[in-house]
Amino acid sequence: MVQNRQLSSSLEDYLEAIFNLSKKGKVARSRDIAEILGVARASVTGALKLLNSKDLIDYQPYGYIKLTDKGFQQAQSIVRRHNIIESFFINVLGVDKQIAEQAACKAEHALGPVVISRLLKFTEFSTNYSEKGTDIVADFQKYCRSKGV
Amino acid sequence: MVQNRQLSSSLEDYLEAIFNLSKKGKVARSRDIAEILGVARASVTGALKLLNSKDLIDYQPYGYIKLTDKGFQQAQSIVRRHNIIESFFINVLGVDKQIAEQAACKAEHALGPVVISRLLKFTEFSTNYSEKGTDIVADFQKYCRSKGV
DNA sequence: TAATATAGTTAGGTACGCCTAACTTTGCAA
DNA sequence: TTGCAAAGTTAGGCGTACCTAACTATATTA
Repeated sequence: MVQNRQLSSSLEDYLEAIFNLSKKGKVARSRDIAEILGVARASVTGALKLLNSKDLIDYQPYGYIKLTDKGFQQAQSIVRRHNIIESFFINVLGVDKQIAEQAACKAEHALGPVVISRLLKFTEFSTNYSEKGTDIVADFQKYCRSKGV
Repeated sequence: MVQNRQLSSSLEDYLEAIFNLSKKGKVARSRDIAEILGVARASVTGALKLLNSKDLIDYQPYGYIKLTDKGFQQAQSIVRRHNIIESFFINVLGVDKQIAEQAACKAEHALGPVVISRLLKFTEFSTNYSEKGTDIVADFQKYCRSKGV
C-alpha cells in the first residue's frame, strides 16, 4: 500500500469500471476496462498497478482483478455519486439517458458532497412534490416545450 | 495562430480569469491571474503563450494582456456557462455562494450544452413557478430542513 | 500437444500542467 | 539617476495519463 489521499479522476474511473464489470458476475478483465474507458490496454495495466499499490484492488500480473474491501467501499461511493447525478439529469431535467450518463461521468469528479447531497434531495423532493398534486417535473417539461428546448 | 480545437479546462480557466480581471476596468496582470488560479507566476506565462498562439489574447513578453475579439467571445461563453451553473446551485439548490462558486468552477468544464441549457431553463422555470403561487424553491428549502440537510 | 490467436505486460515516448530557481525587465523612491 | 523591489520570464524538472511497438503469457482449437 502506498498512499491514501484522494484518487485522481482517472483512477476513480478505472475503479468504477472494475466495479461495474464485477457487478455483472463477470471477473473484470483488462480488455473490457480498456474498452469501457476508451484507452489502450497498456494504460489499464498502469492503472491497475496504481490501484493495487493503494490497496484498492488485489492484482498481480496476468492474474484476476478483484476489489479489496476498501476498494469496494470506495467504488460504491463513486457509483453512488454517479447515480445521484445521472438520476437528477434524467428524472428532473429530462435529459436523454445517453447524454445524462456521459455528463454524469464527468460531473461526478467535479461536484463536492454538498452539491451532491442537494441534488439527491432535490430529486427526492420533486418526486414527493408530484405526489401532492403539483407535478414539477411534468410542468418543467411543458415549460421547456413551450420555450422550444 | 496555432489551432482551433477545444480549449483545455486549464486554458479556459486562464481565459476566464483574464476576462474577469478585464471587466473590472483593470488590465489583467500576470500576478493577479496567478493569485486567482492559485498557480505560480511561471505557469501563467506558459498559459499566456498558448492563449496568444491560439489568437485568444494579444500578448507579448512584458506587455499588456488583452483579449482579442475571438478571445472575448469565448471567454463570455465560458463565463455564461459558469453563471448558469452557479445560479442554479445558489437559487435552486440553495447552496452557499462560496461553495456554489467553487463547484461551478469545476462543473463548468464537465457539463455539455444540453445539460447547461436545461439548468438555465430550470432556474428560470422555478422562478416563474414561484410567481404562480407555488414556491418550489422555498418548499425545497423546507423539505431540506425537515430532512436535516 | 503444437500452432496460433488473444490477452496482458513492458519499455519508451509524448503532451500537459504544474513547480522551483535563477534570470531579466520594469517601475518607483531615495 | 540609480538602485532596489516587484513583476515577469526562462530553463529545467516532475507527475499524471495517455500512446505505440514489441514482447510474454494464456487459451483455444485443429
